[in-house]
Amino acid sequence: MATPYHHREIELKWRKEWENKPVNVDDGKKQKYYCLDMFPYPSGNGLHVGHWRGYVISDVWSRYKLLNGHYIIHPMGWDAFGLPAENYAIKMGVHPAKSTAENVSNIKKQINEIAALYDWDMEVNTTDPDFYKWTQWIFVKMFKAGLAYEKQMPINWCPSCKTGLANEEVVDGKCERCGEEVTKKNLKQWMLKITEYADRLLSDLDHLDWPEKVKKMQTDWIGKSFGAEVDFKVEGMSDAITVYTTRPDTLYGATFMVLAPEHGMALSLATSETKAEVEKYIYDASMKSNVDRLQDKEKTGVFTGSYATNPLNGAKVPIWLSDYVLADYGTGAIMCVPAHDDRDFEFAKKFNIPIIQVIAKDGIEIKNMTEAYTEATGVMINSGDWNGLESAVLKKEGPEMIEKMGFGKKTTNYKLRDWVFSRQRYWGEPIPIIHCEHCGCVPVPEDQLPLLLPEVETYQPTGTGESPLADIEEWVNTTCPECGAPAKRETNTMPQWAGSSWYFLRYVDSHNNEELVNKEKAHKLLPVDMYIGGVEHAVLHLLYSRFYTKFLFDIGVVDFEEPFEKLFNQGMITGKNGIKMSKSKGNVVSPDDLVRDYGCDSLRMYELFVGPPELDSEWDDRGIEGVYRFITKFWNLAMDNVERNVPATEEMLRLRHRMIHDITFRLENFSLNTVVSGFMEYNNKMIEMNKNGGIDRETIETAMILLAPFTPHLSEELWSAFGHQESIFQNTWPVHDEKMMEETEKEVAVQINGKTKLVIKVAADISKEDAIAAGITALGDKLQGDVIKEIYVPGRIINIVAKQA
RNA sequence: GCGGAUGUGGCGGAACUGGCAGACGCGCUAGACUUAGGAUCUAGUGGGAGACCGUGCAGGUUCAAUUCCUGUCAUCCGCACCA
Repeated sequence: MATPYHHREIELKWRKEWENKPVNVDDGKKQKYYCLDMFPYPSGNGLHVGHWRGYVISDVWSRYKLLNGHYIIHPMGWDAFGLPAENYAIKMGVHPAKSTAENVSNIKKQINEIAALYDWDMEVNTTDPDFYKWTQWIFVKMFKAGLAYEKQMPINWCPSCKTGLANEEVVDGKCERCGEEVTKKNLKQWMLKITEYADRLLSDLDHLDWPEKVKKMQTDWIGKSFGAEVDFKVEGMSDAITVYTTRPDTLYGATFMVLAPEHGMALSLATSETKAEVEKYIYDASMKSNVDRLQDKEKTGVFTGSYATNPLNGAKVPIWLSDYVLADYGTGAIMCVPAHDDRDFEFAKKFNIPIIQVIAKDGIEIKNMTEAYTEATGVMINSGDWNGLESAVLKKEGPEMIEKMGFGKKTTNYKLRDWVFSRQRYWGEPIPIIHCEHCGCVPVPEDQLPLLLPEVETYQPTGTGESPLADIEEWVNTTCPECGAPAKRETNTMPQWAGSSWYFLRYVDSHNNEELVNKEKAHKLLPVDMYIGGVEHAVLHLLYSRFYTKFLFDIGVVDFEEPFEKLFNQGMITGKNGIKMSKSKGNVVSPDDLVRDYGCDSLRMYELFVGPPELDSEWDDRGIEGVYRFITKFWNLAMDNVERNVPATEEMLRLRHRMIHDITFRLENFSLNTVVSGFMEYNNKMIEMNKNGGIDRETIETAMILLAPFTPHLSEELWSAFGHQESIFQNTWPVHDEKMMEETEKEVAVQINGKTKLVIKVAADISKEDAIAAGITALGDKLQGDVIKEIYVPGRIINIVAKQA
């Protein structure tokens, strides 16, 4: 009699229906809500259940917002340039453009199985010339603004990927992409002056609704510190060495100085006796890779033979070279206070340099320091007229004092470095610059963009530091747009991050040939309200995107400074024992079979049910049975009442309003796994109630609407079975009524000394005295000794505190 | 080394501002219906015979602690000579 649940039929039917009559339309009146997924790179491996999770989370959220009356911007696109796509193409022996197109079409098919609200009219692909025209345009604008510049410098080089890397792409001295140990290579590189935005990138984090973890990672990456630059005169030389310190309070304790081996003055400080040794040290340091340099626990160094003068007390301090000082941070030179810095202490011990304590730890001077005292807490000693001052105060006010005394200045430093933007690879946006002998670097005129990536026979990386594009003479040789003389094109390409740093802006106007994005559309539809993706981009993509957006704000393209108002990082879905899903591990679970056997709705729900969305979860296929049973049971329950018209009892009303309240509350808190368990609980209760002759239609319909973001096909089908012509998504999200949730009777635990002995039912509005009396009566003989305290927590606990006689 | 997160049955996980620990689901056990069932339904399922014991471990605060405090261990993640 009752229609059984056939997920396949239903899902196909509604997929078609929604295509003909979209449920998410901009009527010009609704408030927009932009919910964005981090767009995928179209790999040949296709999607696994882990990819689904993020897309399901964002779609559930989008549909929830849709039911709350918003017009949803929920686009999808392809991050198709870059190493993964190119490596895949090389491996398969096909042109990356071809393999990319194939992969996009496959993955698109798989993504459509999620039945998300994606608006494919907005689709973008970073390798599409109509798209990368604007990626290049941004670069030209940055060049004109002085933010893109060329520099010859030793950069991070991955010998396996055969390309230069940005600092952000080096993890533990290894390539973020392939795990190969990163070496150094001296190359002429395009750089982006992200450091110019360091302060804004830091301070604007405050206002963002992002996970604290990600904010902290960006804060640490930017690494702002306050301190002073201090000039130390070198004996017998006119030049001074400037050091950077965050601890000006310890200046009296500086007993030596150390310069990075790459420091400009390193060689000139050597005396005739030390010259050979100094030269050798500098050479050795230059040969060390990042990894070697990090792993050398033991400090090394060489004395230059020269001395400098401590500007504060005139003390003569020896000048050393050591690779524990970084050339590209601060001034590349430091003053060393071994008593109050671990590294300086270690160095001083090894090379027998005096250690002078200048901060009294716990008010005392230590005879033989066995370790540095690094805290700025305590009173100054051995510090001339600073004696007796608080170290913490001096640390803060020192920079200004030094500036007034005329041998230094107050400064700020950042760990953030400029962004190495050139890649020596084929599959990327050509950098639109022409090198002219007379005019220098000239950007390709904006009206000539896009500068197309030329066809090439071999797109394998050369490994020489030159891009494969350098081989194409007819492309490289061109004329200067300024003077018309013969000139050469830049042959490096942009990193993968170039397109992904701004793609989210393009979605809302993806077919615009005149502008990156129309101003009105940008104003109306941007920025992104909710951004969902993995935490692995915490400092890469997310920092770059913020930088790009700020730049585009500065040149008037957009009217906001931050691209992503709210960020959610979903946890990873792993295989058994928390092992990351990968082809080589053979533990990849494909969604395809699960969709076929259980349906899209079941898989959507199970993706959420596996665990809290922000944590990693182990995948277990068996669990999907549970949600499938739930869906079937709800279907049967609804179908059982499709012909009935049962009046709502108080119990039903209470259930309905509690259900609305609980589901909404959990959804708002992004506790999506408990939303699912909540549905199961209420469904079980409804099934019990239904045994007494049915449930009122409105309660069941309410459940359908609440379920709609999770199981859109099921809800839509049942909604229509209940006789509704319009889509279920035409509804607005149900609102609960607090009064309807209240019960007249409550179950209360009765405890003796905090231990539950039994449970009784009392009236919800019972007085404390009556509740306690009822509790004591119920306890009877169990209660012995003198009652010394009675506690009643309304509706929850009666606790009788008794003392044994 | 520094910073952060996590730790609860056989498993995934619940528990809002301290208030009946183990919701919900998987798995398992028994039974029912079946020719059969890996379908469905019903009952049970932290440990212990028991009073009781149980949320990584050891303390503390409280009438009451998974929740708060102190210490400690383990796992995972991020940063790592940034002066």
